[in-house]
Amino acid sequence: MCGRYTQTASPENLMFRFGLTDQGFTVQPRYNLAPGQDAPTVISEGPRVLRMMHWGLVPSWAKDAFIGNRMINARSETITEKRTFKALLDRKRCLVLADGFYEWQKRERGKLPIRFVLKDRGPFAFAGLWDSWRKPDGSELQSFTIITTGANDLLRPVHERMPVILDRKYEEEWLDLDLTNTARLIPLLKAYPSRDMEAYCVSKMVNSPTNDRPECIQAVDNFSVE
DNA sequence: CCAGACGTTGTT
DNA sequence: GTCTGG
DNA sequence: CCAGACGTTGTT
DNA sequence: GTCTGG
Repeated sequence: MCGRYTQTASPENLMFRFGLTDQGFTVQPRYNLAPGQDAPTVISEGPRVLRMMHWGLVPSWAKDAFIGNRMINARSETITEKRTFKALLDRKRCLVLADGFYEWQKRERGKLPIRFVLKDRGPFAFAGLWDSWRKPDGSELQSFTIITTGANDLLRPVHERMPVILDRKYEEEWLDLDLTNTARLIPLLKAYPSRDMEAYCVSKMVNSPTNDRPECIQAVDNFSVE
């Protein structure tokens, strides 16, 4: 699954990497991004635009926002069967911008946090779905969920599931609202290849979501990831 | 037809 | 144990 | 995901 | 809103 991640790339870097056309947005580097917080996403409105959205999907029909606590992920295997997600697959797809994510491995001594990144250390996009919910005060809450799949070889010793990182060449297709045959999108939701990823142990400082500092992504000496 | 759910993960 | 908040 | 709270009444 | 269960 995916319950914590990082997005440390600069706005300039993100504009270049994701072909954004909007100017002047601000994105703070995030070393410990947790559910319930606002995070940068990209959607297509013809041109691609950056949108800050709330992590934890609150569907349009929700009576209150609490459901978002339990909707931080969506299983790719059942995404066309589950009411809530199926409805969003047509026109509510987004890229969730990131450059790493954390998983906790259970050891005898407790849980050990591990950061996963691409070997090139560059930004990437999780496959996401989003929706808009009307708050009691009339304003709109835009929120998203991150799609998950079975773990690849690198993840498997740590955790059975992992977030879907879109192959770069499929990002355009994922955002394309003119694409009407959404069945074509399902094959894109695969585990990213292990050979293009790396993992390293980090400090337990990352356990608390209140710690959002560069030290969170520093490698620590520990037993090797196995 | 209406009522009620709508989700994931991990753990038991 | 379970839920909320971050 | 993890951390931290989880409750009422009455009084100050 | 949309689907499932009764």
